[in-house]
Amino acid sequence: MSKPKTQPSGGVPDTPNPLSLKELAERLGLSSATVSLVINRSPAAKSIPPSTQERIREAARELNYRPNLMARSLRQKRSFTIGVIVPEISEGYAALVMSGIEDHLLQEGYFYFVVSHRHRKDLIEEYPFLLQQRAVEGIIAVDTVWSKSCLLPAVAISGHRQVPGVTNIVLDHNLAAHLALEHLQKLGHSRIALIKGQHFSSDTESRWQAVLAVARNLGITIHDELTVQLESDSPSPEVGYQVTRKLLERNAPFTALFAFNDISAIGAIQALREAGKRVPVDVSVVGFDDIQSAAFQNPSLTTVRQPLRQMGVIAAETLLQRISSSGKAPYAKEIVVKPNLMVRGTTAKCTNGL
Amino acid sequence: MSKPKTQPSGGVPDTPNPLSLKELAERLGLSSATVSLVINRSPAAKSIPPSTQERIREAARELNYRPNLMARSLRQKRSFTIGVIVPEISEGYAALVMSGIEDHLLQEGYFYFVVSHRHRKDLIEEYPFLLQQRAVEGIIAVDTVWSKSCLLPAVAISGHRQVPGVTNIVLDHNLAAHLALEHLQKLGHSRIALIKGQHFSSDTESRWQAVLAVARNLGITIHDELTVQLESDSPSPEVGYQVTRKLLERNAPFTALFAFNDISAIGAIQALREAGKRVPVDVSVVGFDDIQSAAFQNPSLTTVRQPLRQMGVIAAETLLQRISSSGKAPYAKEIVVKPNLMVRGTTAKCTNGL
DNA sequence: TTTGTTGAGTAAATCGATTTACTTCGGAAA
DNA sequence: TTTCCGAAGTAAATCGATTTACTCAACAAA
Repeated sequence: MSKPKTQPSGGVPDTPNPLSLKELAERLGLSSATVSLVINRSPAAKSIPPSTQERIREAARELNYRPNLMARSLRQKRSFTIGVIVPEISEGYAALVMSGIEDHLLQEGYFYFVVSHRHRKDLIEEYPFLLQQRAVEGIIAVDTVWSKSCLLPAVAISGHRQVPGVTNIVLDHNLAAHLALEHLQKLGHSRIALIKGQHFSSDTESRWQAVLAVARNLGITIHDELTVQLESDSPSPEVGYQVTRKLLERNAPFTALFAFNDISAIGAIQALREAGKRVPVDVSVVGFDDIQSAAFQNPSLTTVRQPLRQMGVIAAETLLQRISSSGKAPYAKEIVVKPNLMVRGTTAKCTNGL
Repeated sequence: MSKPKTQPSGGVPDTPNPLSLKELAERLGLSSATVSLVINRSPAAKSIPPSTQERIREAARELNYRPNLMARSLRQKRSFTIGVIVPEISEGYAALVMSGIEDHLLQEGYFYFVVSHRHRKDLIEEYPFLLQQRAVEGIIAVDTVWSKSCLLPAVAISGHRQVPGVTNIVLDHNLAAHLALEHLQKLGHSRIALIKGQHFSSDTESRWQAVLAVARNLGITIHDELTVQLESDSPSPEVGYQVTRKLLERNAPFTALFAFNDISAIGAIQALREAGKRVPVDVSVVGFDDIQSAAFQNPSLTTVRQPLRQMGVIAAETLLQRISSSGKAPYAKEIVVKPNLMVRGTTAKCTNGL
């Protein structure tokens, strides 16, 4: 990139006066204790007459008094901050969840730190500690395989291990698999290829088990030679593209493909096309997640929708509840959310019956 | 969604011992002052013999001592935290920038708060204050029109106003416009439709001016009837879809379209297709940004690439430099970054010469 | 008159680390 | 024998708010 264009002298205007409680109290001719009690509407302020209370509030407004949150946190041992751990920020899944988390947290006066581990084991281990050191009051882990139990209240989105202290928010994978496979079956597909998730994704195993169970139920045969697994940890469709090419090389016929997520479905479609297969005429494709761009693919992507934003909101709600009950109340170990099938343009009737 | 599945009693295991400096010092039979000096490798610790120093460090490791960062921050008036303001946490623009920001900040031991304002004026005003109250040491604003100068060092990505105290990181819009328009011109296009950005986007005005200037230079005529402007603040391609339909209704012929961003380009392509126009055979489309899904559209999207991740990194670097010089050193008012043209599948030779 | 009670507030401890200005001791220089 | 210096540390103030346990006066009840 290019160099700075201008370099005028001088820095930022000096901050004037972060007015302290003590100074405010002095201006008022009162003790800081009194002022603190009134400003915080503490029950102990009941003996302060309304006139004085109003005088204090008026002055605080007037002089634009803002309590120093570090001092307050130090004393109260509350930070009103939580930590969010995601694999990757720049990806549809995490972004949607985070926007739900943010919505609820900020409403409640909480802020949050975000850290992304990009699937590095050491970071997954380390970040909860760093966050704890930063005095967060709780942690939300998104799509992160996480085994250590930590001392703070925690919520895992798509966590599947049972870890003490962690509330899992999970999709009903049986329903998800049922929606997708039944949809394909009704369209006449029977040779269905499958893209499994990466081993590091926390949904991979339970989704796979659900697919196997549902397929059995519906009388669909899962063929090994029609199954591939994502491997690279890149967040791009490239990964789905690669495994689909591998799949095509096997020369085993299939008329439908159920991908682990939308990103890989998008890559898969590209690979199918390059191999001369039209979507959905020759091959129907079902994605998973319903990230924002799914509806705007061409053709638009049929996919199993996870209510990602809502899962974020639920995670934040649950965590704040657990924080305010300060670990004394019992808490839910698992909250199940339901998927929807979004039927769009990448699935169609099976024409070349196999 | 459904209710909690299980509700076993009991909360989180109690935290054992957030060991304080004082306790550590007592165990060692030393004063907390000594321990603090040694642990922080303060120059004042030079008179403490190496043997004692090692003893202290050993004990700290052993007992897993972690300084309370609130206490430290309170005393030192440093939080090692910065605030990031974005319009929206979505895949696309902000997410890419954030991943660059995060990369650099965490390397340097900083954490960050994210807030998104969804273009609400009141939030844009309020958040810098809230962040300041949270003791952030600096602010990065992404694609946010921001006029108030704030007391902290600040960096604006795609900020265009000259605000005291703010370093602007901006794209070379003239080059960007040149890359796109020249590319289309060389392909033989002369009737080029344009989608302007929303009025609230900080890039809109300077990009538009650049487009006008470059068009004049290249001898391309900008037709009013071929120009539309995005309006809704939704982050979905829907917005581009809508304005493109409006554009088509005017019945003014065009063979190319240059969109304000990839998201709107994707929506535009959908609208074009519905109107029976093939991309790129009948209409060439150029997007802007090169978000992750651009390369995986069908056909893949030709677009002007902003180095978004890198802009995030630069923003973080610049901000940390400014923080460590504590506003005394002069600072860059503007840093210009260069776009690239990613030629992909949505542009082609103009066939029906107009 | 003594004892309570309430109203209106305040002093001081506390949260946990940082940091400046000492102290104390042993040995060397004068 | 002073005097001075450096080594090895320490006491105490400080950051800014919160919170508990008072104080002090005025008035009421007994």
